[in-house]
Amino acid sequence: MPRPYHHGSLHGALLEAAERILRRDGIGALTLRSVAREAGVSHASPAHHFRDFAELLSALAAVGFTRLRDRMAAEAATVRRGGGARRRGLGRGYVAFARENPNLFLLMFRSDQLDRMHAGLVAAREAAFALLAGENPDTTRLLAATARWSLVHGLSLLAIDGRLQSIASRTALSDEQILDAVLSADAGRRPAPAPAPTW
Amino acid sequence: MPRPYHHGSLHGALLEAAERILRRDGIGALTLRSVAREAGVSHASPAHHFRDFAELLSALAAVGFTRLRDRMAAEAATVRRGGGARRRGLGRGYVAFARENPNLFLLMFRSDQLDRMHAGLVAAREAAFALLAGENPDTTRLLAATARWSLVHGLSLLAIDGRLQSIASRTALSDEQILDAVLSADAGRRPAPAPAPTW
DNA sequence: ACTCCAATCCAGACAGTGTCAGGATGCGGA
DNA sequence: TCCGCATCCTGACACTGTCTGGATTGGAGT
Repeated sequence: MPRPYHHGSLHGALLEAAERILRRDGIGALTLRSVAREAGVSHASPAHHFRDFAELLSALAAVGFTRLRDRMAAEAATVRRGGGARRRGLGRGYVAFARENPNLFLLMFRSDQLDRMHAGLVAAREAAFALLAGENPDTTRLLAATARWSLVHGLSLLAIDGRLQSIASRTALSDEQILDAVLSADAGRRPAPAPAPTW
Repeated sequence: MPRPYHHGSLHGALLEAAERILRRDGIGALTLRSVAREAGVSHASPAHHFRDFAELLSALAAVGFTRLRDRMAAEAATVRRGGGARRRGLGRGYVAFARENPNLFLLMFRSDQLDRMHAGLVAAREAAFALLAGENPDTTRLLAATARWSLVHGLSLLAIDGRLQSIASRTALSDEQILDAVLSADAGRRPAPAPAPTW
């Protein structure tokens, strides 16, 4: 029984195919035509569901950000006490997501090829950031969340590139221990007091 | 007077041409053929100086890392007192380099398309990192340097993507003030004590 | 129930990419 | 002087993303 001429839900199928390729063959193999092949349609069909290849990638990145948010929330939910422990859990979830989905993570932050104005992408990214900053954050909270995001993001990149392990090999610690040490040091400190406006 | 058949020093000329394109037209315009055109040679000539296009990009990234190191050193040299002020200077230099050379900075950290085993690249990168970690760093110093690198790297990405400004727009601070606040908070704190090995 | 129309999908073509093969050129050592 | 070989060029190949034009079909309106 052959596949019907009209796929029915090609939009989602293309995203799933793209993620499958990303996970199986890496970023280098992720092309518009390979996605179409993986989904079993002609190479021009995606144009009816995504204006650009950049739009397809941006939609995939948006999926990644919602998953990142979920992963952080799940990890934070494992701790009972709030405050520093919860923040450390969020950070651990961030890095865990990056290590579990390295290719997707890299795709999410590759500035070129992505449409940075893509509506779903910016929404999903802000939602993820909001998890670190809390609701209606004031300046101090926003600063602290920014520093935390920067820290875990940089750590994730180091971990993905294997540079964390190369650092660990020079010490008596495993990369996991380094992660915990850095995250604990960050979660335990107080954010910097906001400088007074200059006007 | 036409250009002689043999260029003489095409290796360096290609790197300069690539950086010119990167600065003028962005990462999307940086292709092997465009570099060859910019240098005024045929599209197959670069193959005699760079095995791959990835090798050319890696060599360019290596140049970027030495410049990054120089930029950090220059900024740190402007402060008289050592310790926290110097570390803050290094971080400021890091972010400054990223903002002054956004495309080159993004190229340096684009994991795909780059040959991560490229000898010159890893050497230049480690040299830059060594500036943050100091000479013969012990575990504690290495951890602190890792955290610092992560922080300033994440901050640089936020700054380049304009997300730092979008955060600043929600506060009463300029992005410069946010940068200084985060960097000061980081430079002032003590690194986490290294956990004891588990064996 | 019938008709159409618009959404969906396909086949083909186009310029541009990185890489490889084969021939031209000329510099430097013998 | 002469000749090897690094350097450079032209041409080709299999890809890529995007565009055009035609085939198919589900579903809304009559």
